[in-house]
Amino acid sequence: MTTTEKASPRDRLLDAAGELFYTEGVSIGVEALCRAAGVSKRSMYQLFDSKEAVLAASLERRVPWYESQFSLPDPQAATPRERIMNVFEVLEKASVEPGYHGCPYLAVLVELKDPEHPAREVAHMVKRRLEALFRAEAEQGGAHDPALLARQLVLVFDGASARAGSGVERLDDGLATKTAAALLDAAGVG
Amino acid sequence: MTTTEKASPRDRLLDAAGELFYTEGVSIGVEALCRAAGVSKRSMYQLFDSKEAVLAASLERRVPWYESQFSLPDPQAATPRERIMNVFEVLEKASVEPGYHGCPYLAVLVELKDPEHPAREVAHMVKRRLEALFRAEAEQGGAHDPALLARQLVLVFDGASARAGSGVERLDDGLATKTAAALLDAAGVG
DNA sequence: CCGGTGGTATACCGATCGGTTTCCCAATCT
DNA sequence: AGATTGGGAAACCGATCGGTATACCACCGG
Repeated sequence: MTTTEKASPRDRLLDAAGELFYTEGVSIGVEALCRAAGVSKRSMYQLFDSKEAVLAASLERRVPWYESQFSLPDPQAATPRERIMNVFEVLEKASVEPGYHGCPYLAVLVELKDPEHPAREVAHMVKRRLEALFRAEAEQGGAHDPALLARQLVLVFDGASARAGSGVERLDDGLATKTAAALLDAAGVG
Repeated sequence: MTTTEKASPRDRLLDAAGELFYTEGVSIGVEALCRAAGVSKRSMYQLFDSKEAVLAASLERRVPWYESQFSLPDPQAATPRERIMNVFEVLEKASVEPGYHGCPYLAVLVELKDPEHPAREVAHMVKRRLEALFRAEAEQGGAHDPALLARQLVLVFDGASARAGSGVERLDDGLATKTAAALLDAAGVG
């Protein structure tokens, strides 16, 4: 039974929220959100406390998929450097796809000025985890200063995603990978 | 006479717009904007066509100051590398000041999804000019690939400003300058 | 003294904001 | 069959959105 079942109101809501917040920005209204999800406002407000909570939940639900994007099919068969470079290769590939508007977690951090917004916490966590991933690989790769290298790589990642997402830069000539490679070289990661 | 005169409605409007859009985001209302500026809505709408135009004009007016920030007191006395590094040193110093929320031009590019928004054009131009500045110095400094180096430096600049501005990263240990220096080294700029 | 002119204040417009509430239908359980 | 429940449709709340229009005031050159 459960296999053929239609998506639950909760799932439809989170799907629509993920898409609308990403393409239209965080100022999308509750009315439009519910209309797109095919869910009544009544149902939305008994599933979530507020519009903020919907945004936070929609960001959180996509975290596993977002992070799985960056891992190689067979991580064991690759070097730390290759695993790091893969992140930037994936970013460059994603950035040229139609409808790409940059990393949604960075966008939320920039758009939401309110430091108490629950969605900020989710976005912040995703960024901390990406840095941790870089740091672990940097250590394993023998970087001179793994913590510094990790922060540098996130800098490049976010800069590339913000600029490509807002349409002022193109990554399809390998800008991000070349920059990451230069930093890996400088840090002594072979 | 003109020295002691009170600021014109236009200037008060642009000042308030610059501050409010920066601290509260682009979704600040016309009502609040006019209240902060001490200007009636009527005056605003006969000085500007729309709220969009006010935002664009306020961004545009700050361009000369914004760019002058990055130039050394005596540019002649410095090398191309020093002039480039100075940009990142200024960024790092600005980023630790209270009320810093990142580069306003990058924030506008991220927040405004509408590609037709007049403020986007202003922000885009500022970014193009920063890249051009980097490229000119890169050429003069003998970089192997000046155009590539310039794009890499803007990547780092925007990544640093976005992350520092949203409070997830601190630049006060020289993260941005160290990253820029590594890219300059790799490009052969002495 | 009088006619502009540039400005503020304010009411108003229809639409939308986030959020609550009421009503009612259809599926489900016993 | 009858009772319970989930959820959609829609009215409603006060507030605010971007934008317009009316009314009044203070200064200006004649």
